[in-house]
Amino acid sequence: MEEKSASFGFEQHDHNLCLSKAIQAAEDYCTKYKLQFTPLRRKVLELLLQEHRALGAYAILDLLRDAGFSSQPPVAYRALSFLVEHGFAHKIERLNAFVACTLSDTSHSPIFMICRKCETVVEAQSLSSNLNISAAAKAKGFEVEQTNLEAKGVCHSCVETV
Amino acid sequence: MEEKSASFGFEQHDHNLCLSKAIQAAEDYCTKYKLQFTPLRRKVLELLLQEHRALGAYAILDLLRDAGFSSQPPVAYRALSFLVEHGFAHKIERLNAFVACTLSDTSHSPIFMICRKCETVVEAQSLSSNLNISAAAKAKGFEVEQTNLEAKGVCHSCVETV
DNA sequence: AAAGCTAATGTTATATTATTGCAATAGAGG
DNA sequence: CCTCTATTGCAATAATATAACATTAGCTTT
Repeated sequence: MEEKSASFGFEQHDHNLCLSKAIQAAEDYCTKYKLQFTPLRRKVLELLLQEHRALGAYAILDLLRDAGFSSQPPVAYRALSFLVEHGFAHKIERLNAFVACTLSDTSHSPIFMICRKCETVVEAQSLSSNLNISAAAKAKGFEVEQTNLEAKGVCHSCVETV
Repeated sequence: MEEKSASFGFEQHDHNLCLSKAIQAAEDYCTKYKLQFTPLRRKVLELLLQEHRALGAYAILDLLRDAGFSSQPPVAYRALSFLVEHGFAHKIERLNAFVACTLSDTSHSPIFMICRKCETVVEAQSLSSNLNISAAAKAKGFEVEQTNLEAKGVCHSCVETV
């Protein structure tokens, strides 16, 4: 049952466990806030959790078809927008694609590290950086509501393989 | 000739001057590095400079048509990619749109503040934030090559108008 | 100037990403 | 069980972006 092969956070981890925990957390959150964690929404989140890469809406659509769901674009986009809205997933703007959220606490300002070789996306919590941003913004009278930092680069594994 | 009405950096400024300076700087840069600052490329940069908002490729295309250029998508995309590649403009990923660069030094890691009401985009230089990011990334073995921070919020003027 | 080269632009077609509007259905709450 | 609302299914289309190839403009070499 145990499987410690997948790379995450550029480190080894038990991916099955990470998936089931995330699903459980989403389920609990939805119960608490009376949101409908429908089969479709669950399935889309599972698909995202199976990867630590960003999946495009149409890639998800293909996987949904295989799973017996309708494969019209709005099906994927609606599920994704639910997941993003409630913090279970994020959109990676520069890839026009989506990743499951890997940090439990909501309302964070994530940093995404996107490997341009293997397309792995790792999410990190922003540190003091946001304070600087807010300060710089405040100086110009701008009220920051949400920030999104996408860093392109090369991950651990891909650096080695040149 | 002088006109100090437009808002920039959420402050008043002489927009004509800011436009002509930026064009001159681009011209100088292209001369220096033997790049062709063609009429089309100049026109697209001018169009971007006339706004402090992000313009989509198809909006630019419409304006190009008015100016007598071809209005097929590749025309705009190619000019834009030239401008982005050489640091004269940036792509705002969350808007799928483009803004003229307003900071003279190249190879910076920009922060964009995007007003969700008036769609004004203001560019700021990143402060120490990037250092934090690089540190966090390094800890995970990730080599950051490029970062892009887009902050959504409400600008000075729009805060007042509720 | 002619021939040959390279970079830029023009043109056609098409790929990719995303939304609108409306019909059918399932789930929550009385 | 019935009603109401949220969700899903479906068809059409909008918006964003690129590929492939032809043409033109500007240089370079002869």
